[in-house]
Amino acid sequence: MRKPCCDKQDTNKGAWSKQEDQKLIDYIRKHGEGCWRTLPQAAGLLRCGKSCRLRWINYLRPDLKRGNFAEDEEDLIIKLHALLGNRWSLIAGRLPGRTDNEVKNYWNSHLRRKLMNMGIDPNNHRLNQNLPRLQNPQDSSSATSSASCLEDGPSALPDLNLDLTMSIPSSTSAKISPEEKQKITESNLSKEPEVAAASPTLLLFQ
DNA sequence: AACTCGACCAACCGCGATAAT
DNA sequence: GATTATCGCGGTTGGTCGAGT
Repeated sequence: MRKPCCDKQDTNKGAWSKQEDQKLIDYIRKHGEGCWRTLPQAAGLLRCGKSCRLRWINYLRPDLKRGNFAEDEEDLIIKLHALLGNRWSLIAGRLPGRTDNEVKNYWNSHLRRKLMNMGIDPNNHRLNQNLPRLQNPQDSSSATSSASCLEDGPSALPDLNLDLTMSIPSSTSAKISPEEKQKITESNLSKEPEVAAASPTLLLFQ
């Protein structure tokens, strides 16, 4: 059986103190990231490695962009979620200075609701027939046809020109298999303008 | 002023993937 | 090839805070 990642009885849990943060920052500045298993002891922290890694990645990293999401960031998250689903690390990898946790939280607290208010099912990005549509009330035909726009799988998605193959997220982001990479590449290559025009979220946020 | 409720977000947990042995 | 150790991801939880009553 897998051993626990750390000896739980000897580790702190919960919110990080300023001193703990400083210790972690100092240690990583000196020695760099990595080897999270041994880091806590080496840095003099009573935390498990996992906790240190999370704290650094989600909060302490100097390149993090804190604060509200810009409108273009929102749009990008929605588009990427339509393409990738809940692959938060991949999505975050396309948003400089944002973490997967931050993107995930923002999606769950803001964007899901926003889509639902627009009558779009946030799970599959299809127009929800039961909800009122707030967008393009005069264009009922595109709304109807859009309900099936994702049924053909990723290859039916419009060309988002997101260049996902050129910049696979860095060490802090998700791993992506060659098959997935291929899939994404194919979806970028398949140019289906008429299908693209029928995609609810992708249409609304163009 | 006290209470309730919902939103937000940091942190934890479980597990799959991968590397090392 | 099997086993073990570690990393990293995604789902979930729990604490805090502000608005409403």
